Amino acid sequence: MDEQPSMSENGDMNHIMESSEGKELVSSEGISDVEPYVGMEFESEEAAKVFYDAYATRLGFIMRVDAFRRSMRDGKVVWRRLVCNKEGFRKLRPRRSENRKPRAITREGCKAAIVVKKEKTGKWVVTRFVKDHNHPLVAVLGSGRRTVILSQTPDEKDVKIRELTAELQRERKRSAVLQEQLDMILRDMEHHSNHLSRKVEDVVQSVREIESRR
DNA sequence: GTGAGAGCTAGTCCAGCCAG
DNA sequence: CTGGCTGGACTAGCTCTCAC
Repeated sequence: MDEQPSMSENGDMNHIMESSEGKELVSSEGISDVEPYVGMEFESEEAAKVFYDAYATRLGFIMRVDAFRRSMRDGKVVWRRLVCNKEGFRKLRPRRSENRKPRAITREGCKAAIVVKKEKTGKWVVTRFVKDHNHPLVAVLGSGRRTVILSQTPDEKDVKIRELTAELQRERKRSAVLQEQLDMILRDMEHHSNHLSRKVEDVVQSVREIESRR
């Protein structure tokens, strides 16, 4: 908990900016390669949500927006807790109908969460980060509350994982072929560009010769 | 001492799921 | 398609801590 990631290790500093105080400031764009840490700054509450959501997706859990707190002065949100969807335990509620199937239990008492608060400067700063989950992390498919994985048996999960792995390999091959074609096009363009340059130079040279003869 | 924020929790509301 | 049901989002109240 509270450990600071080594930014140079993951090599992705593209989305980390310098704030006015010289601290790292995270934009709302793709920053999923960075791990949160206490003191991390965001442009907005939304940026923090986007960041943690991307981080959650990358690690294989689902983000749930938990409690928030408003300022007593202006009523604006100044504090927000973002948690793992398995955070805590579901509160017991009386079942209103016996012939309805209860929904899948999602809460497992996980502690993973991030707490961000709005500073006087207007920046949102991480004040608490609980990294550890008490459950295995799995790749999340789809979006929103329901996932494909949650409703599947272990066998179905294996089949799905194999299918997705095969699809990933197919897409990688396709990507490699497209990359090769793109490289060829770029080489052709460069070749053509050089050819045009030579032609232009020839024309210029010819014009100069004609002018010098006059 | 007082005001404001942090942290936790119980209660309420509402969007969306799903059985009929 | 509809209405009941549910999980998640949100609100509010409480205690504790800390700065002024």
